Amino acid sequence: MSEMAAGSKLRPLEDGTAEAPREVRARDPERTRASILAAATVEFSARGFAGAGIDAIASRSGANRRMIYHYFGSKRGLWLAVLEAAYERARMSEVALHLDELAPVEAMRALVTFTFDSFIGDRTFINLLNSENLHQARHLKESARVKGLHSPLIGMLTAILDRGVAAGVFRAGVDPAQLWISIAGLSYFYFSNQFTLSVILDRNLQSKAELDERRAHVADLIVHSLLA
Amino acid sequence: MSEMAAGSKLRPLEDGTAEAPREVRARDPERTRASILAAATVEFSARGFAGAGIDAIASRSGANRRMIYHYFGSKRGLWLAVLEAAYERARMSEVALHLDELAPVEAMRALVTFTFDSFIGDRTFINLLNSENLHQARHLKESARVKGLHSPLIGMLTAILDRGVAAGVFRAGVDPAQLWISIAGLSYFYFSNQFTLSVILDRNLQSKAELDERRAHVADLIVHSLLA
Amino acid sequence: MSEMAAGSKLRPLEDGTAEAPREVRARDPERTRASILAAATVEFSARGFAGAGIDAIASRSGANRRMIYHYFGSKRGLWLAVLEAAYERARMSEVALHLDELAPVEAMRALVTFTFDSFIGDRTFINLLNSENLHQARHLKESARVKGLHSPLIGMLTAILDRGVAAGVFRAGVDPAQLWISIAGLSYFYFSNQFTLSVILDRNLQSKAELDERRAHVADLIVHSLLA
Amino acid sequence: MSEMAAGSKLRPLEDGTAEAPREVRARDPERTRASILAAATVEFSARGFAGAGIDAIASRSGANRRMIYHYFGSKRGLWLAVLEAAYERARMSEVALHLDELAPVEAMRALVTFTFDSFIGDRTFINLLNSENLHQARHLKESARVKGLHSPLIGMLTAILDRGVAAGVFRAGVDPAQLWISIAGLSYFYFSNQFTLSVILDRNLQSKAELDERRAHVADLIVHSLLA
DNA sequence: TATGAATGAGTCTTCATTCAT
DNA sequence: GATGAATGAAGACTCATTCAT
Repeated sequence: MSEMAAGSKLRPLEDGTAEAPREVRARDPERTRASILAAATVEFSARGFAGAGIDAIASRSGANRRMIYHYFGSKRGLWLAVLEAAYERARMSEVALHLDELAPVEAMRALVTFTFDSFIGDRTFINLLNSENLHQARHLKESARVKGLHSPLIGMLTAILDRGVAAGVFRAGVDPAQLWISIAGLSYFYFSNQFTLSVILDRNLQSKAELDERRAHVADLIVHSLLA
Repeated sequence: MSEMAAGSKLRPLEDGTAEAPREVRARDPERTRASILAAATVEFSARGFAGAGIDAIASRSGANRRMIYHYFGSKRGLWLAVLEAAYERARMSEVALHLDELAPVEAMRALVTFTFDSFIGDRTFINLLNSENLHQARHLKESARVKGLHSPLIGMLTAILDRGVAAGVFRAGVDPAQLWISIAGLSYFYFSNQFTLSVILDRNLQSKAELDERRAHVADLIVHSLLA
Repeated sequence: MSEMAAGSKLRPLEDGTAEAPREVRARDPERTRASILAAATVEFSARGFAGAGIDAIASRSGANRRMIYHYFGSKRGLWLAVLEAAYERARMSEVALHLDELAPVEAMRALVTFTFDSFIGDRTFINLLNSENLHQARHLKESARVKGLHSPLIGMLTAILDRGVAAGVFRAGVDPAQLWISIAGLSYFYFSNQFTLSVILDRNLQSKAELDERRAHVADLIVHSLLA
Repeated sequence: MSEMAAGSKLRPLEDGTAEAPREVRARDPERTRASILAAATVEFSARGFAGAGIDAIASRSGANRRMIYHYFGSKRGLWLAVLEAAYERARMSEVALHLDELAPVEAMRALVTFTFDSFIGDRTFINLLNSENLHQARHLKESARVKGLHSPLIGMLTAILDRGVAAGVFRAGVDPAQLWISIAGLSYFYFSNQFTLSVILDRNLQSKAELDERRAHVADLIVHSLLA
């Protein structure tokens, strides 16, 4: 009730001081767009597509509600833009990974560890993906930017597997795409479902000790599963 | 988990039992409650917590909108009831699994396969869990019925691992709880994210061929990772 | 207070000013806000806070229901705005009273009479105050606009009493604030409770004759009570 | 008025006697009715007619919601019963007042003081009256029990005035009914509006000191106004 | 580019009341 | 006498979106 301010004054009534009478909020399209996108990422991630509100996004971004429609056309358009940006961030961090100089087993371990650690501390991508899958990828399907943009990790996995098989340390016949899904899933599920799992298992899966244990378990599991 | 499809039909109406003619709107609390729960399971699963509407649930269930509040108190109360029921169905199907008579490797393969297959054809549990994790298990935390109700599969895994180690076919030192998370995650992620993955990988992950390939990959991966 | 009757008519269509033809639904925030406030004053006064409905207010004002939330944030925000406006109208009519040139006794009689007459014909202020007191002034307490805004009549009373005591016609030692409460209460109770009193006493307290009798009684009572 | 103590006990669960194991809630029509009435008095007084809810009253009284309709027919019927009971309690405490043996001035002072004190500590009657007046005494008008049941204080006032005039201490020509309204109003307004007045005057009108001051002021005012 | 005003359908929830037992 | 089940209308409030400036 404290913020009631019963219409005492809605409009700030920015009383026209002499110097900058008109430019209350600078006109910077690039920045406006980016701030909306950032705010939308937070809101969509935290509340899902249906749970997030245009108003909340607008006020979080500091921009006018109408600007969202100006730049993104609709709530769904904004959602798609958020999703695409999230994919691009993820892919961008993946391509920065260099494993060529490591031996196959160490390279594999590094890749698994990198994947695991990428989920720590930020549920944004997980939440967006889960929401989009709830909607059966309806939006993503229509994205020219993302369609078929599979992870660079698959290429890396192919190389590592080849080198491992050639060196006689890895068994042959493992499909890199399946393996990628497995590596991702081993970490993804742990983080995606960490809250319900923590209740069910009566453990705090976010603690440092649990994270360390899980990371080691996942890396061990993958490596052992590949040994010749 | 697979046989969830409860409430897919509005008012079963199949009651033509001999005894009672049944008036148009029977006074049958048990049935009313169940039909609401079934309808809510469908709606919540299909649209998430925020996306599902009380009105849609009411009209799908054939019950009055007010009855939802009569029986479940609130949307959140209804959500929790749906979630608890889903857990109970899942656990119930798991305890029906008997692996004692299989050799360790076959038992492990059967358990993995069972888990994988439990997700086929029904996304209900996955969607509910993802939604609940979006809300950080806020509701589940307060459920006396589910708290600490971990999967019976963990106990089975412990037994299988022990037998395998004793028989010299499995390596020692694998934590059953971690292994359970891994087995679940290997399948869960595939199904949970199948729509976005299908777009990204440009494959139809729901096809029979893909399912067969994935099932085999997951079982192989787990078994290989455990071999001594 | 007496001229409150604002908003008794839906949409004051009297604007036939020459300049603008005025579209069907003009975009005129000032006017929209004012029409909502007027409609709310009528509804709140007639039915109390709980009894009044947002829908009724909206349709009486001719504005969209959503506009109420746009301008006033909530039902309580609207209530507070209505209350504040009522206080301001009351205070404004009081300050227009000039008693300096009258002898103490006549001035006192005029002040009492003015107070009494201010309640005739419009229960708005009484009903709002009673409702707000039912809620223990919960809203008013947080009004910066009204807090401590006591009646200008108290100042006038102080002056009249002083003059009267100096002239030897009034006894000393009468507290102006207490006296103000008394003068207000003598009239307020009569009007506030006129319906139940009319039933109990089996008289029509709204009739001209009764009003005249009461006005005289109150003025006499106050004046006699102050005589030296 | 002060000893109303309506609804002081919620749900009298004291029955744990051995004999009647089945009759969880004993069938005691008298008691059920009384507990509903008490609960309704509290709720109606605290929230007004529109603000009070049948459910809240039912659960406060410990009785079934349906019982309210059984005993009182409707919400309005219940309201009227509450109102009538309040009037009867008030009148009953008034008739207990004996002033015949006091000198006119002391008797008058006692009557005023009694009236003032009757409002301390319990707003029930005030709130009910204000609500009923908001509805223009719509219910009371149809009460055979209350119609024309004016206060016994009026008769007492007549006697005191007569004795005072005869003794030469009171002026003649004061109408007892008007005087009664004045005496009531002087106290009623102070208590009825104590919350808004406290805000406006920036004083705590409920404090002991303020009450004492007001009581004295009111008694003085009445007595002075009557002196010959 | 940017913004507040405006909207109608929608949200969850509670209302007073009646029915069947 | 007493109770839980059931109801349709209404409650306050929010939704994504478009209009006018």
